[in-house]
Amino acid sequence: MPELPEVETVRRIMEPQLAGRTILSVRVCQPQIIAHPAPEAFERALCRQTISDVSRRGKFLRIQMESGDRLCLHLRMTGQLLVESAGAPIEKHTHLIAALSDGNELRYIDVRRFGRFWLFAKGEADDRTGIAKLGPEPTDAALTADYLKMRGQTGRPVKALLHDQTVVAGIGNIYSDEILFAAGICPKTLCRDLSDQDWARLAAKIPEVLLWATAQNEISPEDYLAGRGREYRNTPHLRVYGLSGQPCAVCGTVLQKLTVAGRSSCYCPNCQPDKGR
DNA sequence: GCGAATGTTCGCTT
DNA sequence: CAAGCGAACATTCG
Repeated sequence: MPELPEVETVRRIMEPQLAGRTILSVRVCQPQIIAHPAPEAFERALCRQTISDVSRRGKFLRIQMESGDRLCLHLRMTGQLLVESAGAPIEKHTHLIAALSDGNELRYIDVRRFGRFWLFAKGEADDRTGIAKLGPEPTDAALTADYLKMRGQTGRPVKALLHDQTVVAGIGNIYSDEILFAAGICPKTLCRDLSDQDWARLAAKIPEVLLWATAQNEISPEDYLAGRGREYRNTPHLRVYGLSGQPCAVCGTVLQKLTVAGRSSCYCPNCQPDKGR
């Protein structure tokens, strides 16, 4: 369930439950989720490692080891991370189990198996996750109107620009619709048709919408576990995503659905007029 | 049974 | 060569 706000929520839940713990053993039940190194080497290398902290970059999570090794993962569409008692029943689609020194287990569950794990040894260059190619974080001062305008010098729709992880890290299909609604820009508008004012609103709304969503998604470790690391996205605060056919919360116009850059989009034709020709 | 679902990558075309 | 589009990945749900 993961765009930046959701991945950040997972990070906040995981960090205090993982930091300081030592990994006793690792069992990979579904080899295809391990992208690097080979699953057997991956299992072996993680054993007896102590976790120092958990960080996020874009939609990636990074679990840093005291040794200098680092575990990177991406939840893709349906990945879920849970820490629970070693005795808890093992859910269907559990693909990785790591036993921790405090008696709990870190478990990875992923119905569609799109998620991936990478383990890098201390000093090993990461040229395979894509983290190195990520654009600035939405809250980074480098994310200015001028920067966005410069990256928008191609013929693509503005929604595709927001989806490009090398332009800005962490935005997906839900929050691109939400950001465009907040900025009053139709998703299919081509970048070349945006005014300087449009770029300025976009640059302002990107951090605003994502920070607000992250705050809305705040959840206790107990509720996170009760929702199986799945039902924590606070959907009632969404204003357009998944709401086509419903009235716009601002003006009452019926929200429309369309396909942009191969993804479904929802927008308000009145609040987000199409400026293209 | 069909279509769509929060993401990314690959291959083909323009 | 760069950009962009559709398909593919695998499963569930409405």
